[in-house]
Parts: sequence; C-alpha cells; structure tokens
Amino acid sequence: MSDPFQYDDPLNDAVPAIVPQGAAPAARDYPYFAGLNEVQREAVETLDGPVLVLAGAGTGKTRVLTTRLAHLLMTRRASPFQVLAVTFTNKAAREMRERVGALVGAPTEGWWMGTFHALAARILRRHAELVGLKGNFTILDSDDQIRLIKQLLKAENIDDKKWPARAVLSVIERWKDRALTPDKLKPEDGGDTAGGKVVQLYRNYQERLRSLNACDFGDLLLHNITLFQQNAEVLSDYQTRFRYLLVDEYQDTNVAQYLWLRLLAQKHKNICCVGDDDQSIYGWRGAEVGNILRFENDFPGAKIVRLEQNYRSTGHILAAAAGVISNNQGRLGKTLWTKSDQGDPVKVRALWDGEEEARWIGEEIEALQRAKVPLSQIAVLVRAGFQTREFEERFITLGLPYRVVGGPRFYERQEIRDAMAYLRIIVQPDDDLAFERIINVPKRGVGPATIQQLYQLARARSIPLTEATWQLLETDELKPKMRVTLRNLMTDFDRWRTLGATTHHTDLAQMVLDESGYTDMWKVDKTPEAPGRLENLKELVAAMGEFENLAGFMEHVSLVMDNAESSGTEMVSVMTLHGAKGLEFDYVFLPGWEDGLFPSQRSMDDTGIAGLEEERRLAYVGLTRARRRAHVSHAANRRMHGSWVTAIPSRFVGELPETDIETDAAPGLSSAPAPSFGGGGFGGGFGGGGFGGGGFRDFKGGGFASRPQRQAPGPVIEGSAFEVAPRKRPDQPLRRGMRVFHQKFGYGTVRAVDGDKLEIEFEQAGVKKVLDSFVVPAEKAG
DNA sequence: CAGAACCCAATTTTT
DNA sequence: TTGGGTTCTG
Repeated sequence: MSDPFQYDDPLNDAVPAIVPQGAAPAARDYPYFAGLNEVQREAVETLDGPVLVLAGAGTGKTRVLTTRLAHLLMTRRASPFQVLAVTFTNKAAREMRERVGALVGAPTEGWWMGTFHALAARILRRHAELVGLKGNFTILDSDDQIRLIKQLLKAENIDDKKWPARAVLSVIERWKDRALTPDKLKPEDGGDTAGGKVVQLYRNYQERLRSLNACDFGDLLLHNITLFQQNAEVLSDYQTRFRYLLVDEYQDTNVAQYLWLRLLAQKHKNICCVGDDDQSIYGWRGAEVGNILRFENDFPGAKIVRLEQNYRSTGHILAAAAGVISNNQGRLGKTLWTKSDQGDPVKVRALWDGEEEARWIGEEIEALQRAKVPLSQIAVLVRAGFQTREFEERFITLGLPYRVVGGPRFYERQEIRDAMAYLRIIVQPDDDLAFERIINVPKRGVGPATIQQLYQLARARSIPLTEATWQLLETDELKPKMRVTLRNLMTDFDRWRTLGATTHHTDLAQMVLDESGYTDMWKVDKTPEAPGRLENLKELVAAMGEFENLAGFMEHVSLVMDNAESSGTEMVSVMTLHGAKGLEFDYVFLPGWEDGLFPSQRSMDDTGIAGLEEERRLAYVGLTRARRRAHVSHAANRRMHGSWVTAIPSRFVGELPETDIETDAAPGLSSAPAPSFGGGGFGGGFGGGGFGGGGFRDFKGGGFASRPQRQAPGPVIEGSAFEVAPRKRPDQPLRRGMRVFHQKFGYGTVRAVDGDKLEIEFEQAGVKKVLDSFVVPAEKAG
C-alpha cells in the first residue's frame, strides 16, 4: 500500500480469506485451540450474535480475544477487512495486531484493528466534508484545547482564576463522553460553572474548532455519530462491511463509544464485548459501567460467557481480592478460582510514616533481590502520582534500579509540540493554534501587541491568522521591521509548503526546523534540558522515516505515539494503580492504604458511594496484579502538602478476609489493622457515601512526642540510624555527557538529567538513577 | 524580555 | 512542601 491513508479496500464480500487454498480445516482441529479451557473455547467459538465475555482478572482475556479474531479469519467467516476490533489503548491495539498476525501468519496492514479514536479518525478522514470539516483536519492536543478555552473565557469576560480553563474543558469533555452536543443542552445544564456560561462556551468552542478545521479527541467519535445518523448510505456501507465486531475493555466505554458501536453493529449484530465490571476504574473520565451491566438489554439474546478460572495469582491473593470486591453493590458477579496453591497470605503491614514505609519496602525488595527475584517482577503500585516520590528517593539512596512508569509522553513535550506546530501550519494553514504557538518561537520580536493586531483583523474578516497576516502586510499598519520579519516567515511557510510536494517529508521537517531557527534556539539555550530536547527533535525526525508521508506521520503523533518501552535493564516498576491495569508482577507492593488517600477523599467527596466503589475496584485491580505475593501497607502519619496529618488504615484493609492475610506492625505500632473498620461494619454495607469516615485530620503542632525514636520533622536534629542525604546543590550544573564521580558507584557519565535526578552510566556499576547532590564532576574528585 | 518575588492549589489520564 | 502560574522589577 503506497499511501497509509488509502484504506479504501474493496467493499466486496468476495475478498479472499487469508487461509491458503483448499478446504478449511475440520472444526475443533485448529492448532490455536490447544490449551484453551472449555469456557474460553466457548467464548472463541460463539461467533454469531451478541456475546458478552465477562473476563475476570488473569483469566486469559487477551488470549480469547486474539484467538477469536484469528478463528473468524481462519474459518473464513469474514475477511480481515470485515472485522472491526476495538481497544482503548494503543498498547492493547499493538498487542492484538501482533498476536493475531502471528496466529494467522499474515501481515495485518489495513485491517480494522485499533483504538476507538484511531478507527474513528480513519472513518472521519474519508467523510469529513459531510460534517463540515476538510479531510486534512487537525487533531488538537490538550495544550491547544486549553489555550483555546482560555481565549474563549477571555472573550466572554470570565475570570479564568475562578473558572480555570482546565475545569471548563473537563465539563465539556464529560458532555462529549455522553454524546451531548451543545444543541442537546439547556443553558442551565452547566450549573454555575463559568458563571453559568459553560454551555455557551461549549458552543463557541465547537464553532471555533470548525473554523480551525480541527477537532478534539471527543469529536472524533461525535462526528462519526453525526455522520452516521445523518447519512444513511454511509452508515449502511460500514454496517454491511463490518460483519463482526470485537471490543476490548468494554467496561471502560463511554456513551459516545457505546452509541458508535451500536450503530455499527446494528445490521449483523455480531458483536462480542470483552470486559470486567469489577475492573471499571475510569468512571471519572466518562466511562459508564452501565454499558456492561446493560449489555443483555441492549443486545437481546446476548450470550454471556464468564471466564472465571484464574491463571495468574495464588489462592490467598484471589480470596483477598474477592473479599474486598464483594463489598460492592450491583456487580454482574463472578467467582474467580484457581488450580494453583494457596500461596502466601497477603502481608499487611502497619508503619509509622511514609518514610518508614518506603524504607520497609526497599528492604523487602532487597531481600527479594538477594533471593534472585528479577526486579522486573516487582512493582510498587500507588494511588496517586505524587506518592512515587517517596519511593524514588528511597530507591535512589539504596541504588536500587527503578523506573517510574507513566509521566509525560513523548509528544507532549514542548519541543515536540513546537515542531509539530510548524508542520501543522504547513499542512493546514487554517490552524491558528499552531500559528500562534510558533509565531514567536524562536523569538522574532513578534510580541503580544502584534499578535493582537493580527487577531483583530482575523476576527473582523473571519479569516485564518495566516491570511490575516498576509493582508496586514499589504498595509502600513506594521512597523517596517516587523513587516520584514513577518513577510519572511510567511514566505518561508509558503516555500516549505511548496517544497512539501517534491521533498521527502523527513528532509522537509529537518529543513523546517533548521531554517526556522528552531534548532538553533535550543543549541544556544544553556539550560540543562536543552541537549535532551535536541535529542528528542532528532528522534522525531528519525521516527518520520517510518511513514509514507507527512500526513500519516502526523496522524501517528496525534493518536498513537507513546513512550518508548523500557530498555533491557532490570528495574522495579513504580506506577499508579490505574497505570497497572492489564499488567502483572510476581511481587506487588500496595502502599498508602489509608482512608482519605486510598480510598481517595476527593473521589468520595465528588461522587459519593459510586466513587467509593470505584476506589474499591481499584483495590481489586491492585491486588489481582500479583502472581505470587501482595504486600499491603499503611502509615500512621503522612506528610501532605507540607503539613503532617494522621491517618487511619483504609477501610479496604478491614475488608481483607482475616484468613487470607498476615498482619504485622513496625515496632511501637499497634498491629491491629483498621479496628473501627473491620468486617462488614463501615466498609461494606453502609450506604451513605460522601464522607471519609475519618480521613485525615490536621496534625500540626503537638503530638510528635509520642513518636518512637525517630527524628521529628522540622528543626529537631538528632543522630539517627539512617543516613540523611546531604542535600547541597552542586556548585556547577551537571549536564548530559559530563563525567562524574559517585562515592558508592565510582566514575560514570551522565546520560540524562531530570530535575535533581540524574541517570548515570557508571563504568563499574552500570546505569543508575542518582540524586545530583551525591555526585561531583570527575575532575574535582581528585 | 528575563529573572525574582509572590500566590495558590494540590487524584486517577487515554486518546 | 512543591510546582506552576502570574505579576513585579530591572
């Protein structure tokens, strides 16, 4: 296929199946059936009609999904172009592609396998005109969205201090999740958000997007729905095409995605949704557990298959997880079982404070390490991102290799977004947001005043900023110097655009970055991040080489590009519970099980009992990540936002069945977990949500006297058993490539700088993360 | 326009 | 406490 966007494969029922010539193998004779249990096989073989596969944690969900897809193709029920397979994440999509490709032994290009958004974008590109867009529309990133909303707030004279753009955007996005377009809303539906003007802002936002020939992620789905609803032939084409639909993580679908699926499935009704209501943890961003709970009503005659045999965890771990989740109401209900041993009970440990917790976990991990457990099989799963810090600091002190999973993605970095903005403006001159972003980056002396001028003209004449700039250049409005600057820039844009037709896109991008002065901007920059940014730009250009054309590459960056997978080094994973969904580890640490932190107070305040239940599912997800052993811990004191608070053990601790846990406390602490929350008392049955059952209390001032033999926070200094890191600033900034010396690890070269954290390749000790204060430049080390 | 001073808020996050 | 954002100052 010469053009990655040339997806217009024949809509032809006679598309050959991918199996070689000859008769299809006899039923039940397929090699890929080997090793499936009875229920899994049923899920794979029930090809016709609606099917809901309730797949508990660790029950071989992915296997079923991929085998089912392979089976559809191998039995020639459908050609690869007649199956729609939808996932949530790119990672899941990639995995499916690889595994199905391997099973059927064929390249999978052009098959309809991907995320909701990628598939919706593919459809929308073909029919953009029907919803008032052009085929080359831009997909905005979150940065653009925020900037746009800020502008709209200003235009409506709304104080963006009181109503941050973030909050307004999130209201709009939740509406989009529910497929609520502005015309379906009444002005009062927005409550008092943004002074009661959110609905108006939403309307303005959509208008603006249309004039920018852009859409956001939510729009990809919404425009699809509109397209289908208003163009019967288009819908019919897709309905006819997609004989079979396959949906992963169905419990995470929002209303818009549900409607999209339902429209597409209507003709053949062969839709198979795989999911687990107990693992629904994205309600806060619009996922509707109701979709999975209602499946039988939505698709009458649906067959329900329950995958309950767990191949991952020990008996104790499963029982502990089951004990917790059984406190939730309104579940579809599954009982996980396993053939494997009971294993070790879940360890529950009470600790004095967060620091001690981190120290304890560090020790446990070192013990595992001594027992030859690979570090890649160990994970620390926290509720919120800020909790990773404690562990990072501890692991750095220990010299324990670790990796924080998550964090900013490649395409979210400033330099990548800037570079992309240059490319966007070339591909799509109407893209005002891109224009604004780079008009003065690098600095060209185009200040707010000039931009204001351009804006006014653009507004007055309803034209894009690029056009407005050209028109302004015809006048004497601008100072001569500014006129030259802008004219040069605009001429450059045009020149690059023209060159785009004949130049390879990789060369074009390099040319744009160099000639615009963008590369030089970072070369001259002397902040420690600059070399890394140049590196990233190189990587960006290199990545383009794998795409046929610029548009294909840009689609990839907007929709797909995620962080590179880990390098080969053995490392402990530190990540949020959300980030851990779908992963598994032999040993899992679950710190911070304290009421208010986990379950999160915010969650309970915002959505009451529903919030609490979602937190409980999160606990379930956390526990079921563990194959061999799970460690739950909670601290009695925690420093939050600078001040100390006392904490009581999470109610979830009390929900762990006593027979499946082993409790233990640090010296001087009661080992009794969550006394007031034990059993079914508070935890399970009670109906009133919305309060934290204790939560954190402020703990400033007194009280530390009772603290056993440890240095108190604040000015009290005492000789402690633990070395406190000498936190002095290095007298000269450490940069990438610099040779340094470390007391413990010896000489090495700085590979990356991240704030005060350095990644250093030591000559003896290998790659480690280290705090800058532990390191001196090599020449000073003597 | 850069750097300093000051103020405020503070989950989870994919696409 | 930290970080981001804004405003003030040189």
